[in-house]
Amino acid sequence: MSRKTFGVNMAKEYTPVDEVAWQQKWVDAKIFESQIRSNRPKFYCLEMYPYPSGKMHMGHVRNYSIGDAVARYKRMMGFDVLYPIGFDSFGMPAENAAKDEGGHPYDITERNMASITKQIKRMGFSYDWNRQLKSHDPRYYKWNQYFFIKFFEKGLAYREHAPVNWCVQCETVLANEQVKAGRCWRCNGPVNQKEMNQWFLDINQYAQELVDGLDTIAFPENVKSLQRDWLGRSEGAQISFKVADSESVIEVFTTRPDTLFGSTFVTLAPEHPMAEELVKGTDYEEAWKELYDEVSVLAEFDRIRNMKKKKGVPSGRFAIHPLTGEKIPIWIGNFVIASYGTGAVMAVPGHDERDFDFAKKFDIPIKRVLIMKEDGDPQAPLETAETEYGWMVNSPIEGFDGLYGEDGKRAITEALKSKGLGQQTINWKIRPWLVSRQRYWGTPIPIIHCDGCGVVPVPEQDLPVELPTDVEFGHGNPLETSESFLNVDCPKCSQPARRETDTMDTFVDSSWYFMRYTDPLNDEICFDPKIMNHFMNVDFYCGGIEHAQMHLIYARFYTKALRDLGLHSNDEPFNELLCQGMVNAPAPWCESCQLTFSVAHAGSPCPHCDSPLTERSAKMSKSLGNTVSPEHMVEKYGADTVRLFILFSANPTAGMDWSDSAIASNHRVMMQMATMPERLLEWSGGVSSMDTWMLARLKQRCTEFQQAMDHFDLRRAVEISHYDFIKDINWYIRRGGENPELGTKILDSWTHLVSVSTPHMAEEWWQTLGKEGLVCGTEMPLLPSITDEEQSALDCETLLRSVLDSARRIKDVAERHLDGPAQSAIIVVSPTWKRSMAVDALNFIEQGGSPKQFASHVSQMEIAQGERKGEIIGYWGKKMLPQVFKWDDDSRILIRSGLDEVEALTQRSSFIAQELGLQSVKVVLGESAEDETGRAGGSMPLAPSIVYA
RNA sequence: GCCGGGGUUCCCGAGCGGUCAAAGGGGGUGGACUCAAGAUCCUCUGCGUAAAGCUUCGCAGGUUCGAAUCCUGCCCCCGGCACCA
Repeated sequence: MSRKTFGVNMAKEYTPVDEVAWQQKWVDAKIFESQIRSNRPKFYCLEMYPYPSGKMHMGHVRNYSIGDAVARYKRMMGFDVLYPIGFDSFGMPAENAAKDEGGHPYDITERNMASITKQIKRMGFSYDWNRQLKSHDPRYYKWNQYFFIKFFEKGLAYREHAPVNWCVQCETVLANEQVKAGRCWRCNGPVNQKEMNQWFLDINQYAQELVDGLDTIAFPENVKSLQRDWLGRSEGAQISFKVADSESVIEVFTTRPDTLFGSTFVTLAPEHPMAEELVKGTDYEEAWKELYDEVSVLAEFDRIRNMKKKKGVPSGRFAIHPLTGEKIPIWIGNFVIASYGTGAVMAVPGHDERDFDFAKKFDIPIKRVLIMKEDGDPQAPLETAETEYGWMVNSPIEGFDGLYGEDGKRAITEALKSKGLGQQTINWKIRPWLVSRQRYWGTPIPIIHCDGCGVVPVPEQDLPVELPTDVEFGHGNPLETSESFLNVDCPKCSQPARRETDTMDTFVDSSWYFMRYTDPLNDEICFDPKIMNHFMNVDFYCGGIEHAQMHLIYARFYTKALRDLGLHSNDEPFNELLCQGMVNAPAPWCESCQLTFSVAHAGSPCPHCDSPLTERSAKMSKSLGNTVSPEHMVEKYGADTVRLFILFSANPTAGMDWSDSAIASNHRVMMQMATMPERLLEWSGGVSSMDTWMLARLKQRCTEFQQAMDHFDLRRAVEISHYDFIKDINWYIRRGGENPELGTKILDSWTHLVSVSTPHMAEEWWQTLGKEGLVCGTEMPLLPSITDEEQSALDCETLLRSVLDSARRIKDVAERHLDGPAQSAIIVVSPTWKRSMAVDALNFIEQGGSPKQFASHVSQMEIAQGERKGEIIGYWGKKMLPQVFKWDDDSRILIRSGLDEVEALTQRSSFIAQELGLQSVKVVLGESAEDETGRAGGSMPLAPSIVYA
């Protein structure tokens, strides 16, 4: 009999060309347009909307392939899916292009959007394109301005003259989050400190809620950790040190009030306003000025690096210790950061490393006020700062010695509180969000500066404040060059006034776009709260880890802030976040230098050390030149193949290695898959006993698929739909199944599973099946659960396959012991006493019995009463005991079921003979009259011995 | 230094108390088919043996009848934060 498995002589090439036609049919049928239907659960699937560069890259393709599979799955399961797309279309690249090459950012952006849109559409993602939004559309940014005015009225938005981060190359200020290692996150250029009038959003008002909210949402641990770090909550005390002979008070923040008695000096940041005040006109002024000048010109990054070298100047003044009344010197030190806490610290050299270094250098007394062991010596000198929690000692005031850690902190804080010189407080690392940018291509800040009235918000009815077109791109803020924009009458007093020329950080745009998607065409209001509340929160949000702290904090903040404006009632925007892994590709790599090089070096020796280069996977990037163009891949293999490859080659969150051979092999799978409907529809056999098995398998696979998808385990889902299914069908055919009715049934369900990752091919299938409409617009009918009969069919085949497996494994070895090829085999099923021992043991242990105790049970067994006692007990301990725990649930059920292994295998013996290339296969019960092999000893329930002859 | 995430067989990666010598893929190997190549299908891919046994999931211990999986300590890698008071 010939094997009629699939894959031989493929009748049909899988052609990517048809994909575009199917995409058009989807559009015509409007099946991806979101609806709100009664009695349907909603599902909001979202990807981070892209910046419209001209080209789609693999990162986009991966991101959207993941999101699209989820959206399609949920749609197929009967959800009202909202799956929108748009463009984060404000931002500097377009403005820089305008500056460098001429043209207008608007035209450049629109052109890029058109081109990337085409490429995205070619992938066949199931977006509701009607909802497309773009940040640079006045209909959208009008609402940025609306919110800004509301925030301004509430005091959440404010203007302040403050030192800010200035990027020299981008000619604009940056938020703290946008400064990475002292450099601009976008251009990597140097960042300086500059004093300017700038707009801020007071995100700190929401800091606590932002921390607490993290416990309520399914974000990956690393993202939560990143956000907690960035928010930087730290509990401690604010303590007031009065300045001797002065009315001034220095406020310090500390997390260690328990060390207060060890404070032997106070240190101010050089920029601390009191520093100048204290030294003014004294001998110390010059030294302070020097330190100030040195420190303040440095970018924060360089400054922190220089902090290792402790520098300081005395102020010549003294502070009063709040509890002891002692006079302690006030110093000015380079290691204190003006912007953190209060910009001043109480220095405790005995129990803080920095203070210790400083005190050593300037010969300031070091006091021990904690001991690290309860019985430690309170007089022991301090060789280094002992910074751990300890027991308080040497307190000049009664009632503190002996207190440990938190108790000490509490006691000191209480004491301070009663004197009105301190209180418990929480300090945050996050600082108000600096939102103004001195650039053109962003949302104009809707503010008018009037000489008489001051800062006046643009009245609501005048919104949007649109970007003018009569601007020049050169140096500085282009908006400053538009007279028509600049000159405006004050809305309050009607006198000539001047418009604010700063625009908003583009992260403002991305902070609420997902809300706008729910009601994107509304011009009356930012979104109808009813619709918005229906679709929000986002159920599944997929994007890159690089947005873990900026976008994802700002968006959470905006959601809460807009909620408090009464615009909706959601606390958190995103229920579940998935950060997809990087797309990597091979790049030249030098093992000895540990360096990756551009593909230009492939085949050449290492430019540094001359040793030969090997290859290593590295993130696809322009600079390495190891990018792969999605466009070319789609052209060559079709969108379905690219999607299949991307989903199958790694879990969504794992890094993924691009491989030319792997995508080629996925394409082969697609070609094979393409032939499936014809092949199954060609079946012409009748009903067979294998039909029950196949049907059961179909049900099983559908269930597994759903479980995988529900956990966003897309790799596993694709594996089931595109790999495991073929194996199952091959097995069915191999076992003689060829029932056309069943073939149709399989295809009915299978097409749905296939449509999740390779939707175009699924439509081809659907058509071949002669079905109405489009599979992508059809819900998947759920199959009934597996019946007992079906379960037993599954079990018998499982037994068969496991017997075949072990028979194959042994065969070669056996034949070495025989004189030639094996002619026949005897399958020796385990004797009945083994099965009853197994059943008893399973029952015993499942009722909570310990395996050790079961041994006495074994010795009670009938078979163990005679001379075989030792053998039986030994068998239990050595063989059965470990095996009892190895059987999975299905096997346990099977063992208890009374399945007759002899019968099941006898029925299948001719198939076994055929598979093993034997003339005959006989099945006998071990230790029975038929068993002449004497080889039943090694047998186990479900694992018979096989004796070749 | 602190906070997160990791270290699995030739490679990539799943597993996270017994179904584990450990999924899946890649690579390698042998075979079927073919005039041939490609494609496809099947076998093998820790040592070992007529099924045993042994060794293996970063290292060293521990808990357990049983550990890749749980606990303790250590080493290393990645990401973030960082004289943050």
